[in-house]
Amino acid sequence: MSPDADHPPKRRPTRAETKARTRRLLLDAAARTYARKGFAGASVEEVAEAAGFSIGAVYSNFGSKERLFVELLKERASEQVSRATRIMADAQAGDDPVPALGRLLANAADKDPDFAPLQAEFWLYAVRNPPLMETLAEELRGPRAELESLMGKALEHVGAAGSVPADAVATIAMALFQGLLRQRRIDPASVPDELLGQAMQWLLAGIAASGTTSGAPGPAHPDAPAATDDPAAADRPEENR
Amino acid sequence: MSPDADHPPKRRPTRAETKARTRRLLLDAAARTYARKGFAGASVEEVAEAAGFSIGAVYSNFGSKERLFVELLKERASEQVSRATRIMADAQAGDDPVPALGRLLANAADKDPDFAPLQAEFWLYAVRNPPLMETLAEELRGPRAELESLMGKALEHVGAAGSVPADAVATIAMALFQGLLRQRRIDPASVPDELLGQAMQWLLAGIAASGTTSGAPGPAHPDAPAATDDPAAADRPEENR
DNA sequence: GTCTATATCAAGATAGAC
DNA sequence: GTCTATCTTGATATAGAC
Repeated sequence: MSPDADHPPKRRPTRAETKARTRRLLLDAAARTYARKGFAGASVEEVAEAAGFSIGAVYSNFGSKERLFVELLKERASEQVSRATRIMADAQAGDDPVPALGRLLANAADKDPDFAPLQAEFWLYAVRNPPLMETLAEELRGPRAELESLMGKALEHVGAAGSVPADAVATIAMALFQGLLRQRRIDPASVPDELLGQAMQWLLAGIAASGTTSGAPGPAHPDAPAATDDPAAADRPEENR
Repeated sequence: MSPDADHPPKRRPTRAETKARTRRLLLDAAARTYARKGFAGASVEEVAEAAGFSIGAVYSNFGSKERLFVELLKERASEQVSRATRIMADAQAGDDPVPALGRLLANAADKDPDFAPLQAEFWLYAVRNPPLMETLAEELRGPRAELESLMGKALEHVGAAGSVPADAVATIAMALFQGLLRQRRIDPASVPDELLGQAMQWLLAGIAASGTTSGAPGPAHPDAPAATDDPAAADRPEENR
């Protein structure tokens, strides 16, 4: 609406700029606070104080406590997953993906202790509010497609492209990541850094072994659903013995 | 207090018996209510009403809201995991573990919709209360040992015993189960019933392929963890920290 | 746009009736 | 041992000052 905002932020802090800054600070504080105490367990006063503001700032920028959480979910849910996918892409690019995936797990678990609880809060909130579950699913669709194509390349790399839909491998990879992250908080010793990368290696090796029997080429299923989600992933591998 | 309670409950509802019955009803109602609305989001009045009692009954049997939740955690955390492990054992016993693991996933996801949210609540509560995290870890140690020996047998079955610690495979299996369970709630189409069983099959096949090269034993991967063929690993949980 | 003060209400917990 | 009534606190949300 106001055409004055076409200058890069240089000297004069625009009204809309300070508001955007306050908004970001509040969202960051909300992420920390909701991760630490939970959505229902944390008060908006705690969030506001964590950001260095008072209650009024929250209600000025967001309408209610729920809206604040939903805005946070929309910003963070996709951001976090895309970050994980990007690191997975780097892991794939290098010769040995194991240490890269290990760093991914270690960073998400130890360096950012609020990540996993916040993800759990998002999931619980979405489960309890069906309309927002759809929103969460949509937010995750983009990063998930990236992960899917990444897994497709990984399948090609082990010579198992087409034998198994990349969709299934992407789901497994994501489930493994989140599950190991949670388990590491309960018992860190049981989830060493390398476990995620090793599991993915074993998984891909197993797919390769199941698809092509003992190195004999010839994928029995040349159908390769590239980007569309294929619910009929019940394509069972040939018996390996 | 009264030593009259050594009779089997036949005709006279003992004072301690009715109290135990109330306790169980309250715990069941607490499980449902906390799963549906969360620990902080649900009031003790809701729990009491869901059980058919009033607030006083809760405070008579449990001291506080927190104690009620902790008692529920101690009862349910181990029960649920042991149930999953038992079904996995059945899956292992049969010729084709894929459909059995599929039923496990489908049952936990669809037939008992409160299971996954309650597990998430347990985890979040434990993460936020370090002393209870130790309790949760201890509760899970028993069922986890069973799962570990089960995975040891699975490794033997594919001829990869000793190449990889069963401990790691158990961790991966559990992470997969919980991760797929969560993902199924967000997008059911992306997690078909057979996915868990297939992932486990691929994983074991990959371990067999990586560990024993065409039947020759010996770990060939330098980045593999210390390959300890310790069959007593199931009986002996690792020392913490 | 942000803060202070406050209205309103719900929830945890307790005391005494039955 | 369980219920009813109540105390007390803390939290959401709002209204007006600066």
